[in-house]
Amino acid sequence: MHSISNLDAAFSALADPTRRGILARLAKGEATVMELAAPFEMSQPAISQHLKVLEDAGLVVRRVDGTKRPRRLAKGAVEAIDQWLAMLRKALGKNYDRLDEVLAAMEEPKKGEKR
Amino acid sequence: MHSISNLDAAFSALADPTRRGILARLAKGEATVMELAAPFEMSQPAISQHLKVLEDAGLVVRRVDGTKRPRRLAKGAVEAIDQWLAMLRKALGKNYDRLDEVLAAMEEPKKGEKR
DNA sequence: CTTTCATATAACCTATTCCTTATATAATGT
DNA sequence: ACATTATATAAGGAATAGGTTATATGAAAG
Repeated sequence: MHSISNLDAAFSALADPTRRGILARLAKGEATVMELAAPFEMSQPAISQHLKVLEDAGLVVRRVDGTKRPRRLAKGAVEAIDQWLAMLRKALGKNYDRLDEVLAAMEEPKKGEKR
Repeated sequence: MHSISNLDAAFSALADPTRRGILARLAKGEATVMELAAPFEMSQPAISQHLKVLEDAGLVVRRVDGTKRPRRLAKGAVEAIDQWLAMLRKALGKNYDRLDEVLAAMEEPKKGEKR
């Protein structure tokens, strides 16, 4: 009913744990629909529908490879979300220097995954 | 793997433009329900319900002041959101670094699939 | 061509969301 | 005590979300 900004679509897409799981998988690299569906106890159409939500939100893009349609992450929507959250972060204070530490802690080296 | 956390509630709370408007107002400082309701063409109960969603998501806290219940921002949920988004941001950076490799791999003949 | 594989779309069902109006509660003012 | 102010809760309804199974599409393999 309201479609004011793509923030609606982006946040709403991220609100579902299956879709966050899909994004987490895509964070490790491109994947086909079947590959994305595998970890979930849910039908293939359900995953296709989740992917449509993620694409409409601008979080994921599609590529054509024969009969496959591999997906990968898109950055547009994440940037919009970051911008909006920056406003909240600013209001909440400067304790967000700690975010750098969080990011550093996530830097688990994956052996040969460089570049 | 991944757990169902308050991320569901937090992202879902942020998906609504009225609730983001409320948060934007609270970013400027504490406010009562009536003050928060004023900018919206919507009943007071509707705002109270939106505030409940924001509180359940841990984005907002309540204080008692006589008959008033002023709200202010809470930082817990924003931190959780930031941590999750950091994972995506990191992956996006990585994927862009590897974009040339991905593009090159697309041209390659079939050679046995991953997984 | 026919079959198979990968994915998308249709039709449908149920639960949840987001609003409404009406009413309840609780503190304050007179 | 009574009315007013500030907010919360209840009940209900239309729209949307998120799953299902069945079927359609389109490329690849036989």
